[in-house]
Amino acid sequence: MSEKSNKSNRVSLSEVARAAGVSKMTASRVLRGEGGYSEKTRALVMEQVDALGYLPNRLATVFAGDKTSTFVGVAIPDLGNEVFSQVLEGIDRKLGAFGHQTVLGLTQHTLAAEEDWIKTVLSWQPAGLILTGRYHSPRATDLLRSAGVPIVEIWDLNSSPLDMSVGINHFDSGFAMGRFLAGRGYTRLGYVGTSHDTANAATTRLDGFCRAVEGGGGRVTKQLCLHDTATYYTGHYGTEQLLAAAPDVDAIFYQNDAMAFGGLQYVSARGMAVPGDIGIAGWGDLPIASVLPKRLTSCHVPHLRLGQAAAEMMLARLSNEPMAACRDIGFHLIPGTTVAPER
Amino acid sequence: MSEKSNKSNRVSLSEVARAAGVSKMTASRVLRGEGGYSEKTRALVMEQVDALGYLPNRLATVFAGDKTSTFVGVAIPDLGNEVFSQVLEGIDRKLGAFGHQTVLGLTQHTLAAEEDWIKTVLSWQPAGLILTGRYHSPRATDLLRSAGVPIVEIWDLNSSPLDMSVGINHFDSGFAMGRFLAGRGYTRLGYVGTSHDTANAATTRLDGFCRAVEGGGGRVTKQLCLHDTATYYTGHYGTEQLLAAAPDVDAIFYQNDAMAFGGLQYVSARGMAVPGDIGIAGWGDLPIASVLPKRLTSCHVPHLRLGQAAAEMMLARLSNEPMAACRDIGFHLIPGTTVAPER
DNA sequence: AAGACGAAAGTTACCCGTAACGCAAGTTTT
DNA sequence: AAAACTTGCGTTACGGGTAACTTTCGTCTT
Repeated sequence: MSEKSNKSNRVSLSEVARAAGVSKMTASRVLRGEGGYSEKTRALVMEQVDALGYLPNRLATVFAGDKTSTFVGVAIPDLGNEVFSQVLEGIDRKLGAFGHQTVLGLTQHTLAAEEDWIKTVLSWQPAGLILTGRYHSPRATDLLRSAGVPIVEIWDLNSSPLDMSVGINHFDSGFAMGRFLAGRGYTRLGYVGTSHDTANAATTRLDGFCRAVEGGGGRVTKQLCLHDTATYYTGHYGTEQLLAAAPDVDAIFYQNDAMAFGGLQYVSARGMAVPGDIGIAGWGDLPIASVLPKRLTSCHVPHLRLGQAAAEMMLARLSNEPMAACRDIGFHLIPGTTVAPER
Repeated sequence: MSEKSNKSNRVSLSEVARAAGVSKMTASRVLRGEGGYSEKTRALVMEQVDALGYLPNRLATVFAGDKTSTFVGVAIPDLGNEVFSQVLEGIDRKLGAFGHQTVLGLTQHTLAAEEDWIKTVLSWQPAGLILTGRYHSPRATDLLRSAGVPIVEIWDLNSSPLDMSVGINHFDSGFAMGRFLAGRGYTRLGYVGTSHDTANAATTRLDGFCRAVEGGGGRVTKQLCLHDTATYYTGHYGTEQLLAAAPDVDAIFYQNDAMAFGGLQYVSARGMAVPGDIGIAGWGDLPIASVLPKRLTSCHVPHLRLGQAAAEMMLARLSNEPMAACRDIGFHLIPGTTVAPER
């Protein structure tokens, strides 16, 4: 068989044009609906498009014009943490509605993985990039600067972003929680979270928390940063470790609600009353909090909206609409009932 | 400024070559390391690559050769359901480790959205596609058949797949749970899940469940399919609705563990004992189950491994390694303690 | 020293669309 | 009726790489 050596034997525009008895250019015009052809010609071309099952090759389109692709690279640390899967969902829904595609990158909280991913994704001529966090490797920063594509740094609000930024001030949110717990009379605080090689938002949050607690006369007795993902079981065994090392803590602040829930289960199983014997505070206000018997003390962050906002900023930039380079999406503290009531 | 009108003013291979004083072809050879150049030339070229910050344009490479890209399109219903975010994580990690990129598509459980997404992604010449579910629109099926790229249908095991398939038999898993609950003496069963316009795996599971229950002499008194996402709160209010409509059910089977947990919280809040007053069974064995005081009756499915397996099949096909077209990843029932003990 | 050979590098054509321009009919203007 | 447009379509060139082929040049053989 002397097939066309055409890759993956897909039908090209030339073949459609030949079959319809017109030039490639005319067929192109018809498909783009930009006018300059008769109704008769249009019908002829479209007939062949259907008959041959023609699918345009967008690679060629991007390549041809001075256009960029419709890809948007989105780098997220991991999907095990519900916080990020919600952000990703917000981003992809919004981008998808405007004809863009998400190219996913899971950076596993390492700058090296992020750098590799950036290099690869940039080679695909994306329309833009959305990155989690404000910290990038020096080489990555160079690449991003010279890439000439819109970039949104999300999650950790960056007042002097590479290009654009949307998120919250994590220091402030940690600080708010610290002051709140101090105000409720706690003085020997514990923290359970996860740690990674790189500085990240959770670390910043912890800094804010410590500052506030110390300012309020208390002390963060024990900080536990586990090398694991921030989920239920980590919170559970982290609490066990923390209480073993510092049995006198009177309240624990967790990296997120999933971990806090794991901790809640641990202390309950041990027969401790919440908030009677110990206070529990989470972060993020994740869906699970909506069905617990006690309202989990937490900090609400609109994850889905954060993702959408990031996508909106990207889209605005791509269509040259004016918009602010920085957007604080805000948070608010949820007092809840897993800490001591107001005095 | 008379800049090169080069899109996004990125450096091209020709510019590197010119700067190095060699031909484009030689520079190309150096970059691909395929030999046919001297060490001196290699050094010259690489020096310019660094100096100019050259990033290859992979679009052009794919376009040029008869190669396909390194993109793999991955369609997932939604990310709110932890089940799918785990599968996605498994896929992306494995693909990423082998130099491929995930192009995400959230289909929101509709075939129309899936079809649109397929059309778009195919136009980018992906290396392959991974789709959730065995049901696709007729037009989508045509497109997929003639696309000539590897396709893995995941989640719902399909013994006559378009190309390849990996997942579990949902009918069987529902059946196993039905028989299990019937065996524990339950006769008036309820089901709480979500529904969508299209047939899906959860529906198949429910079918299997009903069949087994009826075979065991019981009856599925009430099935509730909410138009919502399958998460905690849906399980919570779904249970309220179900118990209002059918107060005499003696056990409830949920679409997944998150919903089951929501239900568990609802019945507990209402003062009902589990399993004393009512039995609760989930599905999926999600991370949250690991920290609950009672072991949730559920069905374990290795979500992460399922994703990895899908990626492995894709990679094997792409490198022409032999492998089975169908892979049953298996499940196993977790008896747990939220249903009546064995008699 | 002529011929054979291999290594290193250059040339040409092509992938699939689109921009820019050209040109031949038909239509309107003056 | 000639000039000036308009409409509909074709031609050419191009983008950034790579396959396939060709050329150049130094080295080894005999």
